[in-house]
Amino acid sequence: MTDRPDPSRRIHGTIARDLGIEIVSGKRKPGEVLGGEIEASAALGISRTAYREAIRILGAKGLVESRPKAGTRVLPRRHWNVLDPDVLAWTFEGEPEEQFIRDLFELRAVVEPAAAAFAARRRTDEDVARMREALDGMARHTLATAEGRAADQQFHRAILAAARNEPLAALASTVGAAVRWTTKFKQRKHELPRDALPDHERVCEAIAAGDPRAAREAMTELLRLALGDLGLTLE
Amino acid sequence: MTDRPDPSRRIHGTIARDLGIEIVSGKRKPGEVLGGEIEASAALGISRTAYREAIRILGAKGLVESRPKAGTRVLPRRHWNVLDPDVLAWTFEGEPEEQFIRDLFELRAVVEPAAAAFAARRRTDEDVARMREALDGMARHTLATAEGRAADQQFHRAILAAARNEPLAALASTVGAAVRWTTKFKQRKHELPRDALPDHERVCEAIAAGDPRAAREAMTELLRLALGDLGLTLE
DNA sequence: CGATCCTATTATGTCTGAGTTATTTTGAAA
DNA sequence: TTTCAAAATAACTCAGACATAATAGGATCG
Repeated sequence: MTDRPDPSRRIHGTIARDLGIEIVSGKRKPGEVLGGEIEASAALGISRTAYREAIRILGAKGLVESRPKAGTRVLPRRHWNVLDPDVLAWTFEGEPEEQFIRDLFELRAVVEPAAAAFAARRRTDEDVARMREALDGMARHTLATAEGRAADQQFHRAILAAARNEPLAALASTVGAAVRWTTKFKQRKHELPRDALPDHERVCEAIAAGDPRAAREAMTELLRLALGDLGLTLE
Repeated sequence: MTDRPDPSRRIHGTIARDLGIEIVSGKRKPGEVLGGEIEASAALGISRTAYREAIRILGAKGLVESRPKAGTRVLPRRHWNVLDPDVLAWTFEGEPEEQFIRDLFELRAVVEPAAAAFAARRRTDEDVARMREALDGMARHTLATAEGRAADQQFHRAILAAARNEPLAALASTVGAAVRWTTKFKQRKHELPRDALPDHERVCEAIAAGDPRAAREAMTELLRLALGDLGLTLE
């Protein structure tokens, strides 16, 4: 088991994360200036070098902009790369706006069914085999166990791979991660979890059968039911 | 007219852009090491500081990863934020893979009709007014003129605003920009441009009427026709 | 002979302090 | 009041040193 050391553990990475969280959480509002490098770095007890590199990271994600004399300002939300994996993760470190979470679920409901439809057109036998393998894993364990949820993710990844669309897969993967972070805390523990396997099997069979329309609808229904398990609904 | 000075004109920004283009264009392949900071910065005739900040920017976009002793490596495509506006722009600085362009058009065909459907549910009178204003602009000038194309963009922006979904709008806006970059070079100049206004009006009316299904279908058709004008088709 | 641990190596990481450059602001002139 | 030039200021760049961490190599032990 190779433990992968996260390079973001360096000083510049941690500062970028801290400041990023302060920005996306609204603690530092758009237009606000992040006091000069010398003061800010001194206040954090770090060097200007490390502080500047942190600012570069935030700038690369559209959160801030620096210019001589004017200073470093938080940019308006319109410029933020809200779908950047880090920005999304930082957003969920705090308490995201209810509206934002709904937006993400909605986006997921747009993207994943489309991916399922593409997968139905392009899947190979290996794709279907991988999907069935994941379904086996979900059947052996359940969504109540970590292994079962891992199998669920594997199922979705297999679909995205079969869709043969890199940007679409990247997007769906990022949005999926964000959605999982929210659901992790909102699970209804008092109710016994509904058996999600039949929904997944319908998606799998539609893709295996090469029926895009059925795959799209089955995935839409799967997401709707999963959302219902959380006591939520769209519209 | 305030000319907005682009902060990316600093050294770290230009180096990040140059290296970024080399990476996304395939000139520097995943796994490859970007020679040590001292040599690399010396070769570029800049300081280590500026070079390191460029690397931080690339790292924030998932293109590279640095670790002590191991050096800075180009990450596999799977880690790239391909939908990051800068990464996308850098991709189109070179000659993007045909497949990648098709993927983007496909993604657009997924996202924009969905946005139109949401807009049909949520539009206010002001939203509709803005859309009609944009259509007027398209009618006065045509898509052959810069003003006409600006009006076209305004129309799409109005729809995204009416959809009331920030991440969806950000995504569609980014993808739309990328799609425009490609079409800018592929215009069929020898043929007289088809009048795109009726397609747009159908979308506008469906949204104004609050008919999500019709709005989705009208937008799908609009994109299909626009694609046809380029001599392209999906599937 | 193989596995484990230690050590030397090396590239990134961090720090300091100086000087440069680009904006903004100020104020003077028209 | 407008225009333009100069001063002020913050980010930007540079140079050189030291710290840290991951890797590679070798020594030790089973």
